Amino acid sequence: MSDIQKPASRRRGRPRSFDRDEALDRAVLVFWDKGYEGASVEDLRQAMGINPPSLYAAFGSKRDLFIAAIDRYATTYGSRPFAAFCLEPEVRKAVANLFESSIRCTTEKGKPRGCMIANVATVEAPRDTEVRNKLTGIFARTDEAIASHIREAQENGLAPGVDDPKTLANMVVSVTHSIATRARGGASRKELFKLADSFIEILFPRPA
Amino acid sequence: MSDIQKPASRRRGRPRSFDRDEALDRAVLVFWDKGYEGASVEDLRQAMGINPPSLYAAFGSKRDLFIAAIDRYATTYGSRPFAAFCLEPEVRKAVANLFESSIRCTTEKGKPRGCMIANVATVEAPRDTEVRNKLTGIFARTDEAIASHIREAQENGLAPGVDDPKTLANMVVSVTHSIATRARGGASRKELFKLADSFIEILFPRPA
DNA sequence: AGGATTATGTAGTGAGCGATATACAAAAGC
DNA sequence: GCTTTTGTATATCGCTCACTACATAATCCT
Repeated sequence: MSDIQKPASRRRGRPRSFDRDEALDRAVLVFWDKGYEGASVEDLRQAMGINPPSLYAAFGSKRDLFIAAIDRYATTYGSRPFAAFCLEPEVRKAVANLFESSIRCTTEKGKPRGCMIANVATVEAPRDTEVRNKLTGIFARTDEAIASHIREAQENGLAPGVDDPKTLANMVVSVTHSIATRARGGASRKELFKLADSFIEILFPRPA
Repeated sequence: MSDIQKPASRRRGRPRSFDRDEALDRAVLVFWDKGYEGASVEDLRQAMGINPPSLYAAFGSKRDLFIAAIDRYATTYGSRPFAAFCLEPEVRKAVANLFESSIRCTTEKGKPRGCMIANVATVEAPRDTEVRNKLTGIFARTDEAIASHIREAQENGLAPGVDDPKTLANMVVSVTHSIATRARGGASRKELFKLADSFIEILFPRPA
């Protein structure tokens, strides 16, 4: 129930004056910056450039808008690091790309720091079943996507000491959680790259 | 300005009817559970068992109370994993203890899930300089404490060939960030132990 | 004892919250 | 052109927010 929309065909009546996804993108930035409770409907409405009735007609409620924003974030900003990962066939390079993209995404100038999912949505998870289920799903899917890509590339060399792609994927995703946490806390890109490099070296040691 | 207190000597006037640290402990649980913005002063005062004027006289404001709660959490729940770490001289076992304690602390029954610092305070960091500075300090001190313990152990020959203690400490703390994030998101203890074990094996491979 | 000082409980304060009622505007169907 | 349908704008709604004024109670100091 995160959207209120008519069937595919042309609707009668006055057409909507704003683009739904564009407004949602603005809402993402507000939630990402201020958190769920910290973002007021007035903040959201102003950023989205619409009035309360339009907001409620299009998204239902503040909470429903938040749920929609989580999905939107997942398919935009959140998917970037995993795209960077999947484009590179060699595992070590792919993971390096994933970390680099994570660092850039969580410390981008003009954008809120950290990750809207790992930092913001996670705080609300214990008190909202739908948020929690959404997070579980997102985490599981990214874990699985990474694991399967690793599985494909296995002949290129797995991490030594790691026999199971799923296990390696879990560790890789874990590093991104720390990147998000540290970035939100104020860590510099330099610190984060150093951390990421350390993990790369541990997970995929260069043949000495 | 996180406390409003008289000098050490006995104070005049009507004595306080509640224990400050005890009330602070109750406030910690509320912030930990609901987040900063999600916790109302009404929630807090009810959990603390006092009335608003007493709360404001003792802690100044909701924000000041939150700052005090961060410190309180750091010296109570937050210090447990690092105590477990420092009590064990052998590095691999010490890190295993740290992870285990982290997992227990972030998934304890009857307590909020996750870590009040890594999950909750971190969300507020970008918008509150004092919170951010406090986090930076806490992260730096725990990193350093772990690094120095590793350094000690290295001299006693209790650590395998790890290059730089500071780097290793950073990675170890990073794993706890992911534990907190996943715990808050709903991960089970079993999943978390599996993750922790994977990292132990990678960071301290058993002599094959 | 009596004044000074500090804490407490009652009962609020204005401001802002999330959400809506209502009236008007703009499109489609007939 | 008229009706129907839907979106927008204004002006709120009742409620909760963080916070406090005030009178009373309990202690210290002289």
